[in-house]
Amino acid sequence: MQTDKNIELTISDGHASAPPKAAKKILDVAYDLFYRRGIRAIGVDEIVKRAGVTKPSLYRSFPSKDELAASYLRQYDLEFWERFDEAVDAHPGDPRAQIIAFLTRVGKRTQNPDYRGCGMTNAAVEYPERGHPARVVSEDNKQELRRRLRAMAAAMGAPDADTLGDGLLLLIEGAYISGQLFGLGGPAQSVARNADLLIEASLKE
Amino acid sequence: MQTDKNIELTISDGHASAPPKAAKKILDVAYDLFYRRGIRAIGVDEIVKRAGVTKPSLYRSFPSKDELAASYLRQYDLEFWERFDEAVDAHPGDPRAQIIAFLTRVGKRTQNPDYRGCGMTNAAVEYPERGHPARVVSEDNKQELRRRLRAMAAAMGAPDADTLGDGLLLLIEGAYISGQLFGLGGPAQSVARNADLLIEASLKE
DNA sequence: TGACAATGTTACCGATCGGTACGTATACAT
DNA sequence: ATGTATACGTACCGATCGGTAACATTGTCA
Repeated sequence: MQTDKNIELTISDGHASAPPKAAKKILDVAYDLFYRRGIRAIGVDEIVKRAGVTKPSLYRSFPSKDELAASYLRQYDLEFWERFDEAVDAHPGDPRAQIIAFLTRVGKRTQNPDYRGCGMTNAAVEYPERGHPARVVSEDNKQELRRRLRAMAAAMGAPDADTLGDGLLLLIEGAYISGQLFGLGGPAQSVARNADLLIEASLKE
Repeated sequence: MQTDKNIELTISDGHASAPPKAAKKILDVAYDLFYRRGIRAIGVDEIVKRAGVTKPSLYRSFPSKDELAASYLRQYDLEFWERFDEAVDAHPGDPRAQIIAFLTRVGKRTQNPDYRGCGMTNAAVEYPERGHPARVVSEDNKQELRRRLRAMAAAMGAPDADTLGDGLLLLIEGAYISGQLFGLGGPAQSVARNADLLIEASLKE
């Protein structure tokens, strides 16, 4: 229920007081393990072992494993929007090009042999219980993504912008899942192409 | 590694010898719990408790929890193709109508408040390790789905049938995930509409 | 009645789960 | 130097994990 201790590492790190060094290592390791192998599959013992710290150190920085998972997803959220906005900023005023740029990069990433999809999506699958700390972060991220996609669809001038925005979201989520289900050469590599076709059809409608 | 004991319940059940009654109850309960709450989230103790049997009974019918999970998915596979072929059979010779019929039903199911997506997809997310018994069943199912979607896209006369088939797969997977991520009114309800738009654009290409 | 197969009962295994009580080391300010 | 606060380590907790050994009970068919 506390949100005090672990926010330090987002604001500190750089200037004067540099105490929470263990917390950063823990979060880094947890990020990697949670993403690659799943949250439920990883125990706190393995995290502290790989981080070179001890268990009490983890529980001094994070109130529980569930909250550590939520912190991992908050970090994921930050980096996700960095990637997203990178594509957006590359094509100012051209939402269609922004989407395609983003999806082209997603399509490429899915062809990485150890691609593991979207950490947000995976966490929501792992934790179907409503209100779970990790799921809350995931749901918020997806709500915001939906909002932005619909806004971009509207900016494209689509007659039914909400449907197009949702269609793009479906393609994106499909790419995340297919990327980790099929190996190389999976359906996810065509996500940008399919999105372009869908946009084309939706604008002409 | 064995596939002997638990296949009985697919062939027996009805005539003379009706011994493996416990196995069926166990699989039924496991099916429900695994699907609704996830495989990793459910322990064997809870399964046997809800099934009204004891742990040794479970391990007489299934060599391990992982194999029980695989059996659950094999059952899921059967029922999945029943639903799929139902939509196919409803529109003989019209692959486009078949797809739309299937996706209309998927879109409706996703609006069920306790919809939990596709058991296959969820299992693959829960078990990223290649070769895991549950994941193997899931991957086989998805490979076959991809094959059939591409074949249907070809039958529609799409110039780039593989891309359209993959695009439909992305929309389907996206619907599975979005259906459990967003509650009512989520993007998954527009999956049939978006698929229709994508087909339209792909045929005209 | 006898034999066999399926299930149930009880008790247990080692390993791991998430989490904590408590003592120790280090740094810094007075 | 000494107090004080903070970070860390050792050792441990009860609960649950997946899985099993050994034996009693049941129902069915010959």
